[in-house]
Amino acid sequence: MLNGGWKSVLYGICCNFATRKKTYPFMTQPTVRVRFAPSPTGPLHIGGVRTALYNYLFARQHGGKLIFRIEDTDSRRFVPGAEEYIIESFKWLGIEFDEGVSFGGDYGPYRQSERRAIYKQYVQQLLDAGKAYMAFDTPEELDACRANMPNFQYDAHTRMQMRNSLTLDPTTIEQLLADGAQYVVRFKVEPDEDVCVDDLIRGEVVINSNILDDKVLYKSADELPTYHLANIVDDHLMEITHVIRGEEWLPSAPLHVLLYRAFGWEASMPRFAHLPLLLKPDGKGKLSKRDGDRLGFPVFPLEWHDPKTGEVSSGYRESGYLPEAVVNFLALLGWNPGTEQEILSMQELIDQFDLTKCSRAGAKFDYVKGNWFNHEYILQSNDEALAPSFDALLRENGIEATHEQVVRVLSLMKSRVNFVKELWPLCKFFFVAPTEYDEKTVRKRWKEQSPRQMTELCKVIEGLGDFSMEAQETAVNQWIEDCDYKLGDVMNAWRLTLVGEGKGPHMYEISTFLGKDETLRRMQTALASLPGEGLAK
RNA sequence: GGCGCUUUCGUCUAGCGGCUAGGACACAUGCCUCUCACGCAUGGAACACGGGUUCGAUUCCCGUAGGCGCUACCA
Repeated sequence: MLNGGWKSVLYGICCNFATRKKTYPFMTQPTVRVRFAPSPTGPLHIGGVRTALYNYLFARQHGGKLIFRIEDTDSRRFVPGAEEYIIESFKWLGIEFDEGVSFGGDYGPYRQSERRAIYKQYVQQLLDAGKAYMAFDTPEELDACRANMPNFQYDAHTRMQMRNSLTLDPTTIEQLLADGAQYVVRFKVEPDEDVCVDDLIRGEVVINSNILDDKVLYKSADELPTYHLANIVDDHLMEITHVIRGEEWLPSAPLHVLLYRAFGWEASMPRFAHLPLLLKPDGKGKLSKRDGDRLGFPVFPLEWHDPKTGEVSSGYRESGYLPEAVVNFLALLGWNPGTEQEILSMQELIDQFDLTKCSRAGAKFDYVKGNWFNHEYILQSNDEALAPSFDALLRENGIEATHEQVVRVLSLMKSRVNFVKELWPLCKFFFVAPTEYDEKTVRKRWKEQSPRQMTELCKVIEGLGDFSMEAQETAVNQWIEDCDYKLGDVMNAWRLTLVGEGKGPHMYEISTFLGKDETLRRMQTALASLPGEGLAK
C-alpha cells in the first residue's frame, strides 16, 4: 500500500509550467492531489478556510483530488469536537473532499495519530542512514542552554556539545535506553548549504542551512513524530502533488526540501505554494479571534462552543452569512480573476482560479466588504430560498406568519439589508401595529390637514368592496385628485398611521399586506392619539 | 536579535517600460421617488523613500524604511 502506484512524477503538470521550466518529457502526468491538513486544536480559523478553498479550487480545476488529513501529532493540544466541527464547516461551505478522515480513500489512515507504525519505520530509515540522531537532552537542559547562550540553536555547531547519539558512546546509549530514558530524534542538518524552494507564488526562495536547527522529528515520549516528519512522510505516501498552505510555513519549507532529499524522494517532491496571510482589519498583526469580538464579525465558519471554558464564539453561518457569499469573499482575498468581475459562483471560481496569480502580500480582512458580498447574494437569492431563515427570525420575535406573508415581505424588503436578521426592525410593522409614533416624523409629516385627510381616507377605504392593490390605487388616487390634495401629504401621513414612522415600501404594498380591517384599525388608532384638527401645525 | 517574505487610493486589488494609473468596498453628492431604502450617476482618494539601468520607470536591479511571518519535544 505504501509506495503502490507511485510513478514519481510530478513536474510537468499542466498548471502553467511552460513558464516554470522543469519538464520531464517521458513521464506521464500524474493527477493532481492536494490536501488540507488541519490540526484539531479548536474551531477552524477563517484563514484556514481560505487555504482549504484554494486547495479545493485547484483540485477541481485540474480534475484532481482533495484530501482531508488530520494532523494530531500533539496529543496535548487535542480538542474534542474540533474534527467534527471542521467537517461540518466544509459541508456548509460546499467545499467537498474526495478522500480523508470520514471520506474514505485508499491512502489511509488519514489521522496521523493512527499512523505511528509508519512514521516509526521512516524515522528508523533516517537513523540508519545517519541522517538523524537520537538526542537525550531534557527540556530543562535545553532551557539552560538557551538561558546561557543568547542565540542557542541545536545545530551543526552545537550538537557535539550535547547529549546525543553522536557524542555518547554506544554503551551509555544502551544503558540510557534500558533505563527507559526519553529521547527525541533530531534531523542532522548539514551546515552551509543553500537550499532552494521553488514556490509557485513567490518564485525561488533560497536560504542557507546554517540558520536551520536540527529539528526534532520524533518524540519517544508519545511515540509520535512532529509536524515536519509526519507531513513529509504523509505527503509522499499520499502522493500529494502540490502543497498549498499559509505563508507561516515558508520558513520551514527548506527543511522540508531537505527531508525529501534525505529520504531520496526529491524527484517526486510536491510543488509548493505559500499563501499570503489574513491580517487584522485595523492595526497590526495577523487576524485573531479577538479582532472579531472587538470589531463585531465572526472569524470562524460555524459557532463554536469551547468544551473547556464554555466560551461561545460566533460563526458565519449563525451570523446569517450565506455560504456562497463567504466563499466568494474569501476567494477574492488574495486572488482575483484579473477581470472586473467580483461576483463569482463556485464553478466560476474553479474555472478561473490561478495559483500563480495570487497576491504575495498579506491582506487586511475587510469584513465590511464581506457584508457587501452577503448583500449581493441576498439580492440574488430567490425569496423561497430565504423564507426559512426569515420565518425563523419572525418566530424568534413571536410572529406566526403564513408562507405567503413571509415570501411577500421578503420580496419587498430584502434589497435593504446585508443580513436576513436585519429585516426584523425594518419589517416589524407588517406584523405588529405601531404603539407609538416617531416624533420627528410626526413633526414633519402630520400636518394641519392630515387629521381631516386621514378621516376622509378612512371613508374611501371603507367604501371599497375590492381591496386589491389596483382597486385601492384607483380609488385613492381619484379621491386625491378630486380633492386636489397633494399626493405626498396624503401618503406620508398615511404611512405614519400604519407604520409609526416615515419608512418602508410603497403605501399600497403596506395597506394591501395589512388588509382592509387592519388598515382601518391602525388609522383610527392613529387619529385618536395623534394631534387632531386645529392642533396639528 | 537572526533569517525569510512583502510594499499601488482608508481597505481588497488591476497593471506585467511609454496609461488622464482601472475596478470594487467604504465615504460624499446628485438622480429616481409618497417616505426610507435599493438602484443608477458623479466625485474625492494611491504608485513608501533613495539610488541606479533605460530615450523613458508604478513596472527591472540595489539599498533604506515600514509591514508580516518564522525562530518549541505547536501546528
